[in-house]
Formats: sequence, structure tokens, C-alpha cells
Amino acid sequence: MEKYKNIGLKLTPQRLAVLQYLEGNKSHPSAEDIYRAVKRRFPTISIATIYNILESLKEKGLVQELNIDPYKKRFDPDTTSHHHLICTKCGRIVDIEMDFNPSLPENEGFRVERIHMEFYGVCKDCSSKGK
Amino acid sequence: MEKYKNIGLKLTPQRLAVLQYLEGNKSHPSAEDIYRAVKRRFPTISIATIYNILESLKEKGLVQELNIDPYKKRFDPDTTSHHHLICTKCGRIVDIEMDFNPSLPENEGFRVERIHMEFYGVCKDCSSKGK
DNA sequence: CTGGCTGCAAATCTTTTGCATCCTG
DNA sequence: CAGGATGCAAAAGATTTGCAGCCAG
Repeated sequence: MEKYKNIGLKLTPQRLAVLQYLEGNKSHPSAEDIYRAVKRRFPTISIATIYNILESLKEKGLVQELNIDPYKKRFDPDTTSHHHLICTKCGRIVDIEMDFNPSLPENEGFRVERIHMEFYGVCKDCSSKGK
Repeated sequence: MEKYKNIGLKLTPQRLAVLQYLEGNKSHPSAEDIYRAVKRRFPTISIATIYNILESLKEKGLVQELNIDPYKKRFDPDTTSHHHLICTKCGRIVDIEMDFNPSLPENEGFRVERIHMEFYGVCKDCSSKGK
């Protein structure tokens, strides 16, 4: 993959596989999800390698870590500023586009650098299923 | 503590101790933090009991669980709708008061029930320390 | 060729579970 | 006095670490 040549990381097959799995992925997968997916192509890959790769991609700004799920970290290849809808029934996480730039009234001297909004609710599927 | 008589839970000394520790507490403690604090008064209390108590308090709407910290859950006795400033240097979490009720343009059929905003940045102390 | 990367196993940390005993209502 | 609550130990998950061997640049 040409486009990854200049990210400052060695392009190992494992790293490429993770990058390709994440590319355009909107499912907010956990490390385990990524592990299972990449394992199909690299049966010997280790979960520790997945964590290593995610850590280096995070440092390079190619993924961001989401703390939305109380049970595990989720990873998002979309590093632009965006927010999330979280279904409290099925746990599904969906991106939401919205412009939002509140001028934070000075608060405790904080210098705000990033805003993340979480909209908790019930998704269409769960609503219609009466769940 | 009179005020806790009608919450529909047996008022054991351990539960009261947790409730008292949490009352007005703005530090967003983890289960471990609460355990250490309560242990001073009840040296035999178990961490499992802390988790049990927090679970029942959560069910009764007396605390809410925060997924802000990637390493562990945090608990907040303030169950009213409010948002948080998170210092990316020292990890401190501070409440922020602000009215915010965006009418979510229909999004994927979600019925939004609760909004939580996270403002990541650097707190006054860390700024001045040049951290 | 060499430093960064991988794979494996063991360790760590948080949270949960099973169960016998206890004590509030 | 009965059912919920506690305390202990062990289990379960997620993530991290140590280290020997490997391979991309």
C-alpha cells in the first residue's frame, strides 16, 4: 500500500493487514475484534502484536482510542473531530456529524483542546423490536 | 442517616460508609479509591462488597458510572445531567455546568435520552507547571 | 546488518462470581 | 427468621510486559 509508505513505521504485513481492516471501518472495533479479523489472514498473529500496532498507529495519529465502552477500548480510524450515538440496548456505536464549537466560558483555567460528545439512546432497530 | 431510609436497600454499615464517602464527592473516585477510603473505617470490607454496593446504588439512581477513564470505571454521586473537563496531563476530572440541549437532527433513527460531553484539555496546574 | 517488530507466555489490573456466613428489617 | 448483604478466594477479561528470534529498510 503506497499510501502508508511515509508514516514513519516499518510496513510489516501484520501492520498492513490492520491498516487495511481499519480503513473506512465505521464499526469501532475492539482490539479483540481486530485480532479475530486479522487472524484469518495471519493465523499466527498475536494479540500482543495487535496492541503494539494499535499503540504505534495511535502515536502516528492514524487511529484514535475510544473510551465509550465500559468493558473494553474501541478503536476508530476516523481521527477527525466527530461524535457518537451509543445504543444503550445493543451497544452499537454510530458516528454523528455535527458542527459544534461552543466557546467554553472560562472553566477552572482549563485550556480545552478537544470535545467529544456522547449521545446515549435507543437505536432504530432496538426501538422497533420493542427491546 | 435518616435520608437514606427509603431508598429500598438494607442500610448496612458498609453501605452507609460508601454513601457518606460519596456524598458531595466531586473527585470521581474509582472502586479502588472508594475501597481504600472505606477500609479505614471497616478494615475487613472486601472490594467485592464495594462493587456490589456500587451496583445497587447505580440501580437506585444514587450514583452514575463514568467511562471517562480508560483504565477503570469512575463513580459520580451527582446523577444530574452535567459534563466533564478532563486534563490529559494529570487525568483530573472536573465537573462543568452548562446548559446544552441541542435538538439532534434525526440521526439514524436514534431516540436520544442522555448527552454527555467530554472536554479534553490541560488544567491550570499542568499549564503553569509547563507539563 | 541492526533496530524495530513479532509471537509467545506470563504477569498485572480491574471486575465478576460462587459460596458459606451474617445481620437488617 | 428469611432473604438480602458481606467477605473471601478464585475466576474471568482486557491489557501489558519480558524476551528471544525475525525481518524491513
